[in-house]
Amino acid sequence: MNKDFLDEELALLHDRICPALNHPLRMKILYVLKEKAMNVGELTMEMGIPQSSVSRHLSVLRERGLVRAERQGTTIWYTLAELELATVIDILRGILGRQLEGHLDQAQTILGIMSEEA
Amino acid sequence: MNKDFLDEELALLHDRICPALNHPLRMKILYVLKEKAMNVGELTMEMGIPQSSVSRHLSVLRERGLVRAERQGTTIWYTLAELELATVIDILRGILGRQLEGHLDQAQTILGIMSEEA
DNA sequence: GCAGAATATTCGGATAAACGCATATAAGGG
DNA sequence: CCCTTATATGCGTTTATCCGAATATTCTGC
Repeated sequence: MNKDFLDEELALLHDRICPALNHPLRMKILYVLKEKAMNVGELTMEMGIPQSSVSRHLSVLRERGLVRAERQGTTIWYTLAELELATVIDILRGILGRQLEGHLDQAQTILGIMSEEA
Repeated sequence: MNKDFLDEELALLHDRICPALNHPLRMKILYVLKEKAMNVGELTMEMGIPQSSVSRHLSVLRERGLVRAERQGTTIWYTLAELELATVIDILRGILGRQLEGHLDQAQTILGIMSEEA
């Protein structure tokens, strides 16, 4: 594989895909949309942050084609356009989980978080 | 699943795992280490950036347990500690690839981005 | 214990995100 | 038309991240 191609693909990845994973609230939006379509009001409830923030995070995802927006009258329904993003988050959670099991010193701090999964 | 637990897990994910994916050079390091262990000098060659930058990116990954550092005399060999990170990058590349094929309207915008390099 | 090689860290400055508030746009119903 | 509901955006500020150059640390062989 050509070295410059890889560099460019990674740059593109960094611009267009990675921002989705690069903020806890955006990850949460993706994760929540995995279950069902939601409108901005519902998401705002779910997330517990100002509506303008939700809207801005949605725009980050929407501009990159990672969620889909469909207008129905005055409300707009959002769906997860790239289902694999949820898979990615699951993999990352798995890595985190294994790390927390492994290093017992750190695990102790964080045990509360893990126990909900069992 | 408790809502606060998810929030906290995502915060942890954002602090401890996501930074690995949040920089093209770090993604490249992970991707290159997937193939074989390398020392800092080799990585510096491979990446074409100053050694101090490579070292700082490595520290980001090392502090989070995502790469493993093993000293052998004066040189330090790095290996990929979480193989699934390479899987994640592959998935993200897949998403990107499909986006570039699929949406022709957006593709047009992006083609410019791609061609300026060609 | 000194010289040299390999790697890590400190530092100041530049760039980019994120935030919240206020406001703008868009659609529907009277 | 005007009012209300739903969603998006402009703006100024704060906060975080990156960078390269220089310097510090760690190890080896002599």
